[in-house]
This record gives sequence, C-alpha cells and structure tokens, in this order.
Amino acid sequence: MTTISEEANSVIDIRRNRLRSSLILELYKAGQTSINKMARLFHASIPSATGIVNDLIKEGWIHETGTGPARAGRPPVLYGLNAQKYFTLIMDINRHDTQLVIFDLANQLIVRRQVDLKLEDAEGFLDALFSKTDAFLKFHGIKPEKLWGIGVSMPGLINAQIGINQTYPNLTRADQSLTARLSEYFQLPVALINDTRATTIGEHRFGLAKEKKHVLTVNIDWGVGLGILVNGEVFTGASGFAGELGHIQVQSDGLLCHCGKIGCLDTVTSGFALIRQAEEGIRLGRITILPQLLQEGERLETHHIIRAAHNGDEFCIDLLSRLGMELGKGIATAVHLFNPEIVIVTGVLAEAGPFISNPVEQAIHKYCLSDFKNSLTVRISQLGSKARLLGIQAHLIEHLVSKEFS
Amino acid sequence: MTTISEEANSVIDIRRNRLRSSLILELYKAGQTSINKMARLFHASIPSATGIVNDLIKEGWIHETGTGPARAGRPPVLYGLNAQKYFTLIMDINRHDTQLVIFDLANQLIVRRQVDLKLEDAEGFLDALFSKTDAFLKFHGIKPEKLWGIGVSMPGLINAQIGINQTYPNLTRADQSLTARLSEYFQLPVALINDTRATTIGEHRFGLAKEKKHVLTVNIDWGVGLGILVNGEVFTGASGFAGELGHIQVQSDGLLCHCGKIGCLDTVTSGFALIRQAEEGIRLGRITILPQLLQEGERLETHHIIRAAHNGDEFCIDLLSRLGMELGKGIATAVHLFNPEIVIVTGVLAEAGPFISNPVEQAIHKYCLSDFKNSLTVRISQLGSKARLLGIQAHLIEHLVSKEFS
DNA sequence: AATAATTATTAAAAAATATTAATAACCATG
DNA sequence: CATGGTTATTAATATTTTTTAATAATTATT
Repeated sequence: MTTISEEANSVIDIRRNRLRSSLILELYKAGQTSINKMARLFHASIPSATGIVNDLIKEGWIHETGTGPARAGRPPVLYGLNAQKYFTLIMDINRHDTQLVIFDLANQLIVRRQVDLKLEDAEGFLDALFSKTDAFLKFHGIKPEKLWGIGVSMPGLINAQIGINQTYPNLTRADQSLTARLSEYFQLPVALINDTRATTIGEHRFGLAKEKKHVLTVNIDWGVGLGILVNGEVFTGASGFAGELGHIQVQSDGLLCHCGKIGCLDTVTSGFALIRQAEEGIRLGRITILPQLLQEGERLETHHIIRAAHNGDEFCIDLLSRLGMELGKGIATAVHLFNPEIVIVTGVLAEAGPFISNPVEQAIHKYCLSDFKNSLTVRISQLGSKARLLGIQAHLIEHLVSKEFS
Repeated sequence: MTTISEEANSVIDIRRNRLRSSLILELYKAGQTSINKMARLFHASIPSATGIVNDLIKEGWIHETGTGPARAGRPPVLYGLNAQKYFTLIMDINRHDTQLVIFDLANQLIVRRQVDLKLEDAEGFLDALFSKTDAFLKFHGIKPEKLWGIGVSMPGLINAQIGINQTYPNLTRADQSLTARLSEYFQLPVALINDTRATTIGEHRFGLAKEKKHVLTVNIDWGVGLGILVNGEVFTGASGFAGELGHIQVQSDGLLCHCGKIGCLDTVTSGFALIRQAEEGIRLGRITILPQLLQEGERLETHHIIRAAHNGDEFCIDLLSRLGMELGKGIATAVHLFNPEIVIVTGVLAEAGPFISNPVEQAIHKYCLSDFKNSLTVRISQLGSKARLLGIQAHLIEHLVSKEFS
C-alpha cells in the first residue's frame, strides 16, 4: 500500500521495508529464489512473503524467471530481479586512467569506455569527469532517469562516511564532500569506495573468496593496499583507513618513503620500488634483456619487467622474487593479526603470477606460526580488474537498496 | 504462553524469543529502562513490549526498579534484571594462579577466591580444578541449581567455536573438547574465551573503551597479546587466532623465540624478555638497585623492575622505556591495519604506568601516519585485572541469553 | 497411463500485533 | 494550590500476519 519513498515511522512499515530490502538484496545476490525459501530465510510466513513479492512485481522490481528443480512434487516458481529496472554508472578512477561502465542489475556489463582522465591531474579533474561522463551517457543513449546511482572507486585514504578522499583533497570543497559534489551534479545517489576494498568485495561476491568470511586482498600497484573482509563485511576501521599495510616499517634503515617515514613496505614492494630497483640494476650493468624491450625514449614500466621475467630473464625473476619475499613478510604480519581463510593477490604485479605468488607463499610459510598456515590459502586473483568493477557495483547496489527502502 | 526451553519453530515464536533475548540483553547492558524505550529500540509496539515484560516478570527474570526522570509528564516505570535470578561462576585461569569468582546478574562480585592452580602444571589440572571448585562452592554455600553457567578465560590460542585451547592440548580429550568436559562435570553451559579478549570486552563494557567501536587492547604479560574489537564485537578471525601480535617478526637477526621463529616481538617486549634483559644487565655490572630489592634466593620478577623504576632506578627506567618503544612500534603496525579509536595497555607491565605508556605513545607517533594519530588515544587500563573478570562475565551472559531463548 | 507422493500456492480462519483513543500520573507554572 | 501541559499506561479496536486447511501442480512409481 505504502509507496517506497514514504517515510516509515510505524512499526509495520519499518518491518515491511526491512523485509522488502532483504528480499531485493537476496535476489541480487542469489540471482533467483522461490517464495518458500525467502520466507524461511527471513523468518516470515509464506503469505506475507507472497504479498511482498507481488507488490514488488507490480512496482517492476522483480519478475518470474521460471521454475526450479524439485526432488519431488511441484517445482517452485522462481523470482529474480528485473535486471532492466535500473542501470548503474560505475566510475573506476585510477592514477593513469579512468573507466566508465554501465551495468544492469544482473551485473551484465552494458557499456564500458576508457576515458583519458588521470587522477594525477587533480586540478580540474572533476569538471573533466562531469563533461566526459555526460558525453559518454549521451553517446550511448543512456537516459539519466534510467540510472539508479553512481558507484565510484579511487585509490587513496577514503573516508566513506563523510564521502571524501583524504589523499586528493582537491576533489573536495570546503562546503561540499566529493560525494556531495557528484551527487549534486548528476542528481543521483553516490557510493564512494577505496579501490582495494572494491576489489575485495568483488572477489568475495564473484571470485576466489566466495563463501569465505575472513579475507585479505593484497593490491600491488604503485603502492601496497590491503583489503579486509571481516565476517563477510568490508572492514574500514574508525576513520576508514584500516589496511594501510604499505606504510608499516619493515626496514629501520630503509629508504625515505613519499609519506615522510623511513623504510615503509611501499619503499620495497610497490611497482614504483620495482622500477627503481630495475633501473639501478641496469645502471650497475647487471645482465638483463630489459634495455632491449624498451623502445627509443620509452620509460621503463612494471609490465616490461614482468615480460622479461616470463622470458626467463634472471635479473627480473630475481627482482620479483625478492619483492615477493618482502611482501610475503608483510602479509605474514597481517595474517597474524587477522587470521584469514584466504589471501588474494591482485594488482598490476599479480600478472607476474608465480614469480610473485611463490615467494609470497614461501615467506608466509617462513614467517607465520603453523596454526595460521593450516587454514590458509594464498591465491592470485583470476578476475583481474573485473573484480574491482563488480565490487563497486555490489557495494553500490547494497547502498542503494538500504537507501531506497528506508 | 510458550515456555522458554520449548523449541521455537513457528515464525511467531522465533520473533518473540528474539525480542525476549534482546530485552534481557538490553537490561543487562543498560541496567534499567522503560517499556517505551525498549519498544522503540527494538521496533515493537508498546503493548507487545508490555506483554513480554510482564511474562518475564512472572518468570522471575526482571522486576520493577523504580521510576525514571521525566522532562515533563508522567515519569516512566523502569525495569531491571532480577540480579539474583541466577549467579555465574567465573574461572580466571592464568599461568601462575587461578581465580574463582561468583557474580550476580548485576555484575556484583559475590565471592572471590584465589586457588593454587597453575596452568603450567597441565597434567591433572582439570581434576584439581573440579575438586577445588566443588569445595569452593560448598564452602560458600552456592547451590549448583542457582548457577546459570560457567565463564572460563585462559591464555593461549583458543578456538571458541569448538571449545579447545590449542596451547594446552592436555586439557582436551580426543573425544571431548575442554568446554564439553567442564560442561559435563558441572552440568552447566560453558563459555570459553581467551584472556586478552575477555579483557577487551571488559574495557568495552565497563572501562575506557565504552561506546567505542574499534578498539585494540594490548596485554603485556609473559607474552604480548592483542585483543581486537571490530564494530563493537570481539574479532577472532577464521580459526580464533587473530591478534597474535607477539609473533610478528621485528628483528630479522633477533633471538630465537619459544615458538621456533626468530626475532618475534615476544622476544623483545614480553615480561620474560624484560627479566632476561635485566639479568643480563646485572651480570654486566650495570648500576642498579635491583639486586638490593631481592631477598636471599628470590628470583627476579617484573614487579621488582617496575618498583625500581618508580624509585628512580635509571637502568630499569631505560629497560622499560626501550621495551615501550619496541612495543609501540609493534602497536603502530596494528594501528595501521585496524585504524582503532583507542589503544588500551593492560597486563602486569601496565603497572609501570607512564614508564611504558609514554614511550609507547612516542613510538606510535613516530611510526604512524598522521591520519591515524588524529583519531587515536593511547591509555593505560584503569580497571586492571577486574576488566578481565567483568569481560568473562559479559561474554558468558551474552552466550547464555542467546542459548536460553533459542 | 494412472495413482501415490510430494511440494507449491491459494483461501479462509484464527491468532497475534499494532494503532488509536482514553485514562492516569505527574511536573511546572501562574 | 489549582490548572494546563506532558508523558506513561491501559483498554478497545482495527489491522496485519500467521496458521491451518484445502487445492493445484508436478514427479516418480507401479
């Protein structure tokens, strides 16, 4: 009877909305289920579940998707989300580029476009993002009213509660948070999340961490990021900074880190550190095919080193191996503190595959108490960068559902 | 209508029991509340909350405790737990001694006795515990039928789900977990928890961590233990080992730890390490009053060192300070990973007060990114060992309530 | 192919619950 | 000290929701 956006102050409305949102969320996660299962799952009676399902059908949220299997007797009618009820706009913002993606509610990728927007050019970034997004939506004929919300992922220290990115303060105005600015311009709800955390959610819902409750995701990009899943939920800490593995000290006499401290893990195991070490080796005349891989005037990148390793270049294999050992030592620390079931390695350096994962695993075995190792597996992500996109999507949907059914 | 122990398969019974247990738990936590507040808190109507309250009164769980203040109008009738409905038996088991305590449901300490039971003498420990507990109960006239359950805290790697203590396997039999053995002998439900975790709960419910959501408790006893509170809940990890701060490597060329690895934090910052360092200093002829504090034939203990420091002994102050610095460095790592609001230092070394806490705080400032420091306070526990007792109690009550109202 | 068995769905009755209204209790103010 | 305002409590009514029973749909078996 009550429409969705009405405020729900009465007890029944609260309970009803709770059941509605649980139902929608369950259908998003499970794809499809029967009324019986839903009723049992949420401790409601079958008639009331039926009632809510029928309402949701009328409102266009869900529809029948066929019948399920039955051991015996009448098979259940299955219901699923109406994937085209809304679309979502995903902004996957990185240091070197930005991706704009449209998903439907069944996580089907509708459109995907890489736009030339570098987070490094913080000045004017948002204005450029606005116009390029407008153009993107227009070009593909996505009507704004068909969008349910915007999911944004970025690297950096993100405080999701107030919706700002501490690392890129230029994106925030004194009177308006980053999410508020985006929300105002596009007139849509916005969910902001750190990139590594998005990846963690993606791996949990669609990847190697499915069904697991305690998960660590190590993202090796320019820095080292740690995504943490506790009881199946992303863990952000008191102000959203949890998981800063990159800036724990691993060498008391190490290099100066860009954060101002000395000997951070970042100075040893990041993509940046890898390139520095490779360049130093080349300068010292170490035997390696690296220089031959470079075009005239081209800068050395991590993918060169990875390619060289795959080609058997001992110098590069050695570099990666040492990086893996150090990284594994850092991960061992995190394992002691979080006691996870699985550690997933992602990021650009994950493409180095066993060259990284083997020494990481070795280091974990060396530095972890045996009690931890028994229940632990270390794996390289198989979803790659798709984990992040799907993670943003999942995070956004959860945000939207809890918002929609207040 | 339905009695408590009946199995609740109907939807109504499930919801009713949920509300009952929420109510009892709220009354345990808050001490007393009005029906109005309870109804609002748990999204129930006032008549149904009234009904449940009346039932609980009939069953002897709660009673009126007076009237509350009112800004205007009729003041509310307050209800509170019937503190004498049941008592709880708390076993605080440590390496050097064991305490048996009886609490009522208002957390009032009824009896407390220190018994001469060393966890170190694992052989025959349980049988001695059984008989000494029997004697304790008999002596104080505690009737077994008045006991609601038993809360047990011990040091060691505890897997609470299966109820065993990995560090003291002698306490477990092949066919029976530790909790099962206790439960069978005393014919009571048993809740087992690690000592540092119990302390963390105690600090959260009754101490410095009240109202905080993300808390770290550092327990410096023979080893270094870390208690973790995430979203107000104790965090145990996948197999119950989370928080093993003591065995992360801090010195790659350090001493051999009893765990078999090298350079663990335990080898630098535990009570054991402190005594070792002090003895070494004495042997090397350092200037200190320590030898004078020792009786003929007495062994050096941590409290000697602490007393010497309080008396201005520079050598001991230096020892504690260096220990604090190293500990702070380890805590800084944990802070980077958990981003807590507060870090509480407890354990025997906490009695060293500022001699420890100052360098700890200093180290945290040195090794933590500024973003973490802004929202962080470091404090020495004020409850002392009482935090652990109250923590076991709180943990037990929660366990019992969720069990009682299935 | 028909029937028994099993399960989903629908409908009607019963129970439980929430809402509304009325009453009681109390505080503050004039 | 009385009265108006405010809030808690109780009672009565209305609504929702569950439960139970009946029906429909389908599979497996004889």
